Amino acid sequence: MKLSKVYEPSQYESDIYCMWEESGAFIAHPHSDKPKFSVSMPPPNETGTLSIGHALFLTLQDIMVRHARQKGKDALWLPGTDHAALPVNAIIEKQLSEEGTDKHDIGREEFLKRTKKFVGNSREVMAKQMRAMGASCDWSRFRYTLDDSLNRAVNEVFVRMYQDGLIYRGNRIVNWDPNLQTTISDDEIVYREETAKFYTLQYGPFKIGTARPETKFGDKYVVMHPDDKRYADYKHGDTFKAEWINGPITATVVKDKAVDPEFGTGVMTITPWHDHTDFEIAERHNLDKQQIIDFDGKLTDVAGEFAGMEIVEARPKIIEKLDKKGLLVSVDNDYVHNIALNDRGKGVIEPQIKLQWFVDVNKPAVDWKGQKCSLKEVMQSTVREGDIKIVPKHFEKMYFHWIDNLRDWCISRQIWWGHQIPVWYKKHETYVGVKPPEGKGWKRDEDTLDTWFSSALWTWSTLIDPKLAKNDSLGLNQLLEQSKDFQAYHPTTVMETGWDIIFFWVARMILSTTYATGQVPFKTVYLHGMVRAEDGKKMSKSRPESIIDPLHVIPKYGTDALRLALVMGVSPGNDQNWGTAKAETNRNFCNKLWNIARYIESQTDKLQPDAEPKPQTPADHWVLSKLDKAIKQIDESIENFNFSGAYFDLYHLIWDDVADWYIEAAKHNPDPAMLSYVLSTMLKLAHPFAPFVSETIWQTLKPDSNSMLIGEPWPNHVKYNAETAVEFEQIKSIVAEVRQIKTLLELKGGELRFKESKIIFDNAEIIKRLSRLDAVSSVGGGRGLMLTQTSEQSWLDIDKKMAVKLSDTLKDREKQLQKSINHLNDRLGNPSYAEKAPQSLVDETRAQLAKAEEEQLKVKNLLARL
RNA sequence: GGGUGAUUAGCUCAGUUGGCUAGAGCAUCUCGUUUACACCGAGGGGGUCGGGGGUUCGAGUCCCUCAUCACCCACCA
Repeated sequence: MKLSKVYEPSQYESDIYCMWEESGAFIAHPHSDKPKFSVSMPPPNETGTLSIGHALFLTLQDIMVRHARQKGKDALWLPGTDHAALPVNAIIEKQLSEEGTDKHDIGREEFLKRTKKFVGNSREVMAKQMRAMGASCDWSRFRYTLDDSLNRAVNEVFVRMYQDGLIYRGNRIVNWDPNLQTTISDDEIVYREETAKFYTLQYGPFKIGTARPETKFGDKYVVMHPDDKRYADYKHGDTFKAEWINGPITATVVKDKAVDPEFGTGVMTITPWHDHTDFEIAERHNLDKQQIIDFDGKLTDVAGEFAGMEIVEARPKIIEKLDKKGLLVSVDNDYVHNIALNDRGKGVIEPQIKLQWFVDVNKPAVDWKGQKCSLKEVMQSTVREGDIKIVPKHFEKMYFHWIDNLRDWCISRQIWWGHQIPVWYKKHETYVGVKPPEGKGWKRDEDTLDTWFSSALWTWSTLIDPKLAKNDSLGLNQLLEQSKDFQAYHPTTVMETGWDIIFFWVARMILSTTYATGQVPFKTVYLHGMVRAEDGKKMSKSRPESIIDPLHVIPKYGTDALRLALVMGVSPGNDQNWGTAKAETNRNFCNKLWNIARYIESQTDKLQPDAEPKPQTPADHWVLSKLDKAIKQIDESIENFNFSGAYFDLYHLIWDDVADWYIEAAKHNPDPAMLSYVLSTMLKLAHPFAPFVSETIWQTLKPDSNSMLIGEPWPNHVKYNAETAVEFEQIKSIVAEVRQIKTLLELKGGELRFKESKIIFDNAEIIKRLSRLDAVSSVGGGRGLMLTQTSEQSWLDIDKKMAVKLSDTLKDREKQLQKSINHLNDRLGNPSYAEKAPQSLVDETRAQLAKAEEEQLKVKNLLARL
């Protein structure tokens, strides 16, 4: 097969992927004695299609996994998807409402059926997209967060936590979304700044401020800071009568430090049912709590004549009434405050008191390294003690800060899509178990668990053998002990994910996994940044043009170009902007590699990757030295998660060293064996980054019919003669200087003369070719323009008249050299430099000085003769 | 209010424990269609590394401080 002139990715990509997949190259082998390398793919939500952000994580993980395989490891990359309870639920409910019905009409069973159909479609699309990205994950181990075996794990953990007293049910204030009719966790809240009216109301002898008069009906406590001198006359527990919205009330004075004396009048009334801070104050002082707003967002009977009204409708009317009663003191129209919204669906959050399930993060009930710790303490310990490394490191601070402020985790959700809570009730009895209780009359808890409760188990629940999970006689520990994948691949090697879900997911995996398995979920967390639109702004659905769909990029530029663009110039944790210019650059790079292969194909029709290279010329030794260095550097960079650094080295190795120098030099007298070696090494190095083009080339030139690049080992170090390699550096600098002079003088052809130079003599043809000279010839004595940047004696045959044109350039060069010489002299003249700097550096500086002085002398002589 | 990150060429960004005259890609200018590649080659221009201090023989890199931008956390009635 012949390589076509231009690389057209779409012609090859899907065939190549099929070939890999069918060959079993992606499949992990827990029984093999190779060292293990395992990565759990963060399961994308089954809500539609993959974004460019998914393309980024697929690329980075694929690079690590392919590299690990090449390094002789048994690599498991376990793919999967997430049921994404809240977003999916929201989508289905929206569909239902568009059809003029709702979930209660159709019932739980029908609702779940419908949902399953939706996510099923979505899963197929997403798996196709992952394949299109070249993701070399083990499809035979594909998992879904609602799989039976994962459900088993969820129930086991819930039950055990309940038995350990880590899970409890209680009336607590929760974030209630009246739109979606469910609670959400603190982390799912987003805030939006809004300008609203701020009312000051007369409340007995006090003036109180509020932006929410509709919550004030039941207010019968007035709170102030205990040290506030303005209110020293009022004692904690004092009562007074006051006229209020719906008639006279009796109010009680409460002193609490939660009140900020600087804000407003320093006095406030509280609504414990609908505010976190007020709830805490009420708990501290054992105060009454009363519901003012119901779960649909309407006012309750407490509101009297306003009962049943929506908040927006009631607010102005309440103010009107207060005003008539003379209780409205003032209105500030420019009050700026934040309102809480549900991140999913953007419904306004109304805090409510509800009976919910919580995970206690402070109770010391976890055995960790021989001590009883709280979940919080274990989470802190794993990172502090280095059991888990976070890359980049600065996210550790964010992580610790989050844990410090962590409250008990509300895990129950009032939606139907998800893992139903394994709790049953009968009158006053409660049963908690993996299996339903015996006997009649039990009713299961209607709620489901927070999606993150099941995602938190992902690194290991996916490794439980699904067959074993069906066996109810086994406990969780036995399931783990007998699951071969768990034994082989847990803890996983790396968790690669976005920093935006460090709290949602990463922290919770650490929490649940340490508790349930006694192991950390992963040894290293690598956090990548977000892919943003070209203008640096977030891609968002409100600006559809800002969203980049990987499936639109791939046909135009190729998957490899997309992958390389996502890796190029990106550092851990930093966001990147997506621009098509990057895709173009990297498409060109793929084409470069392709064309190198085309040239080499013209010299040899088969690669011999295992043949020891036999370098002859300085160019051979030099290119081997470059390859050797690149093998080491790229390897190290990938292992240190420096993906852009690895690609930088690869890019310049292939484009600069091999294409621009080695191949051009080799054309003089091509050595098929050397070219074959150089190409196969480059393909191996390129493979993790650009798997498709590298494999396509390999398949064309492969040594035998079964060979696949994906199964080739990472290249070994190569032997070369360093001194011979350096000779080529001399050749390069001669060529560079000749090219420079020729361009400046607009010279065509020309002759280079040399005296007593073995290097030039041996490589005359190469120098002639690369510098596009007419001749390179040996002479007895110098004539023409002397080259200054090489120690070889050589002259470009130019008459004096032409050389004069160079005088300005030479003068500049002379000045530059003088500056450099002064600089180096200063440095060496400083006694503490010689004393304190390492010897090798001092030697290097001396050598530089000598070189600069030699060149300066030559330049001066030249100038003198012009 | 608390915290983190960023600030390097016209643009987008690398720069690993401090150590050659600070780099890349794109853009720009000059020349060039020589059979691997115009998705190309050769050469050039362009930066007092956000400002100011400090530590050091030596600072883009470490410390302090200020400024601007981005983000995270908390959230005040």
